[in-house]
Amino acid sequence: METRRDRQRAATVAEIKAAARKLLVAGGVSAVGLRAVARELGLSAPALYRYFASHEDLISAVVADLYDELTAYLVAERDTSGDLGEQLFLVAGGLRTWALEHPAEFGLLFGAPVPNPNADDHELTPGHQAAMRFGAVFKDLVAKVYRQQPFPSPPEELLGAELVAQLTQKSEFFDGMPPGAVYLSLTYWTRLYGLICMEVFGQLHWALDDAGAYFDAQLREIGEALGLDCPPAE
Amino acid sequence: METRRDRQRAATVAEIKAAARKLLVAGGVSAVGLRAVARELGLSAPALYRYFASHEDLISAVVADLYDELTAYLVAERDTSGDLGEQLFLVAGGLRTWALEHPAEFGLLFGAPVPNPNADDHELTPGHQAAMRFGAVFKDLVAKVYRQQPFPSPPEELLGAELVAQLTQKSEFFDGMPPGAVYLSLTYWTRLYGLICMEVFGQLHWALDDAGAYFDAQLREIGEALGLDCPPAE
DNA sequence: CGCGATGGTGAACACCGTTAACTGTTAACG
DNA sequence: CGTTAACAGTTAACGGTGTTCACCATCGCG
Repeated sequence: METRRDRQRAATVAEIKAAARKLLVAGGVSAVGLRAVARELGLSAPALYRYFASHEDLISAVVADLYDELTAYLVAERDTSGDLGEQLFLVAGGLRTWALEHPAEFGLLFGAPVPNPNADDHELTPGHQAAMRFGAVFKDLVAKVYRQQPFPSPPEELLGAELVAQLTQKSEFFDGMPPGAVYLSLTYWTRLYGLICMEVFGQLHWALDDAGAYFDAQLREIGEALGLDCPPAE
Repeated sequence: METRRDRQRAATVAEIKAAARKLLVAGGVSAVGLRAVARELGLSAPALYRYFASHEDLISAVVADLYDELTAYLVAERDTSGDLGEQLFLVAGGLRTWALEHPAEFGLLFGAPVPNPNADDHELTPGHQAAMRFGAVFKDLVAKVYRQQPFPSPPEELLGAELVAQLTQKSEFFDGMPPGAVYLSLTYWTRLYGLICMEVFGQLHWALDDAGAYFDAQLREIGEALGLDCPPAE
């Protein structure tokens, strides 16, 4: 049952995360300190330990929240259109827009993660779960687009036997897509990620003043590879 | 002239940077603390201020060193072959190899850089200069490949008028390449960056166990877009 | 009513980057 | 050769961090 204290507690947790996010957008990741958050809502630093086990847990919680918020934004953006092909472009553009409007948050979500090479440490933190829900938006959409109109299979000699083996192994995870389609789906996500990271992390300023047009061209290229007929520029 | 003190000083600087890097590979970026570095070579923390103006300056110095080391490695790898097309693959594969062998260093160089939107703040820190020298390896090689055998121009309607305008503006910076070729050069670099970042930052583990085959396939695809005849897989 | 869980506090620990004042050593110059 | 100033290093200290501990108030339930 939900006692009154539970509601009060949930409200305080929300306040804490809101303050943390405010500090995040104001001064970047390094500005989200335990004491700073506590100061923001007139509390002492140790008080926060009643709500979060550690500083890392707090950040992990806001990471999860950010993933969910981003996911909701992308879903809303996607449902702007009913055409699945257009939805693929809407989601991609939506991710870029969100990243550019929230660079600090994007850096927190997709920047260099902890240098811990604990590969076998399958941390099921709320952040990871939220990241999975986020990724599912792309995966499901790509799968639906494929079902409606299968992608043109890339030539067999491009992928190679080993890659095909790996892709077929992951086939069931991708709604039973054939390896070529899985490859194209991965290409879509990889190129999208690289483009947005480069732009929001400022590693493209030396080459382009406004990466928007470049982004659109790349997106058209990717859509073409997926067999979508995308409208020409302008 | 080079006095004895200058040599001693240079040696100490090298020791400091070596210790910093040791800590970097051992415990990631956050482990490179001023006090930790000092402790590593039996010094007091304030002593380091005789050699570096601040903690940030120290890190910037090792960043510059890392860029130069990476550049030297790539140049050596590139000169393995005399064929320019092969060199493009060698440099790409070399960057991936270096990133996988030195993930902490790679994260320091290419992880989320400062969220400072100071576009007009052309900081000419040693790190930026070294980054330019690094980028020049790719730029020069791509330009040489283009001179030997021009890239197949992408269709005009793919790029769009605005992007073409932007690319022609940056044409002289790219050895006078036409906008289509500049676009393909950027595509080469963007996709390469995205691929390596995703793999080394562990954002590809959910989809692929060993991203090597996928990387090779992507590289062949890029090379094909550049008009190179690349050998099929296996 | 009473009692225990809950939420909050201040003090303290160990670490961090940085500065200031101080002390030897060492090179350069009259 | 002796003086002097720059250099390299120290300790002490300031403000900052995440975290733990002992303690206290308050609120809700049996």
